[in-house]
Amino acid sequence: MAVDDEQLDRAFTALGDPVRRAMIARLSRGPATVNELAEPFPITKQAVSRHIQVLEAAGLISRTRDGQRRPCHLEPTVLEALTSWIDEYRLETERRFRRMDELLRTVQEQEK
Amino acid sequence: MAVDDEQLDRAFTALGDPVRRAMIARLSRGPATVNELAEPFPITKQAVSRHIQVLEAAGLISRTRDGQRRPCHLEPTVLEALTSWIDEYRLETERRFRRMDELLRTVQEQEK
DNA sequence: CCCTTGATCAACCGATGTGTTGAATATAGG
DNA sequence: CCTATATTCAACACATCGGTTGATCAAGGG
Repeated sequence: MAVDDEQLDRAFTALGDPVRRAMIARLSRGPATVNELAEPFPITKQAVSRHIQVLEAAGLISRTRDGQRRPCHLEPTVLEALTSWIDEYRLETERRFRRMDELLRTVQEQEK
Repeated sequence: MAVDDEQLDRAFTALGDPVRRAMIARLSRGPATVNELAEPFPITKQAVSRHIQVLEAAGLISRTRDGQRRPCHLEPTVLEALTSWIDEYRLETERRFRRMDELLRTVQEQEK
């Protein structure tokens, strides 16, 4: 579960592309081959193949073998690491906002 | 709260850089100016200024004015949209995994 | 054993990203 | 008013990204 800084780099940038995000969405419903993943997009299979390599290098998907096919499987672990990273700072910020509100209300109380 | 596809592009790629992630971490503890944000990094203020512009364009931070300073504030809204996006597909995948386990166990049961 | 299919590799191209330096702008403050 | 400080703009260099085409590799099926 140890996701280092470079892993976060790769995972976040991997998700910063609409084609790759659509692939993630597709794979959440089940495994798919390169050809299946390529179908919705007006780009070459080679380009799709490289998007897949990016997702794999980011640890977001894994691949198995089925004859001449190489099905892709979504790996939820790194996705969870991303939400953990985000939530740490989002929640800290929201806590800070609440403390500010609290303080503001206290000051207003004393001004009366 | 409507975060479109291009907004997701900008936000995810913005987080795909270690400098910008460190800035987010810093800003979760409170507002900071360009100079304060630049301090930990061995790069020029101009480079920092542009990282900040990237974060702002992604909707991850906002900026106010305090004299000649332009303090940055972390905006949790888009962060939350990112976790929502991720969790949708992560949870779907985990549900699917559980159904698979269930099915596998049923088959094994019948083989006895 | 060929030939088709699935997938990848290699080389190339244009666009974008990230850094630099140097100049410019704006506000603070004596 | 003049100068220092905070920030940004402009132009440039270099690397990476995302796409292409053409060749190659690997597995299956007649």
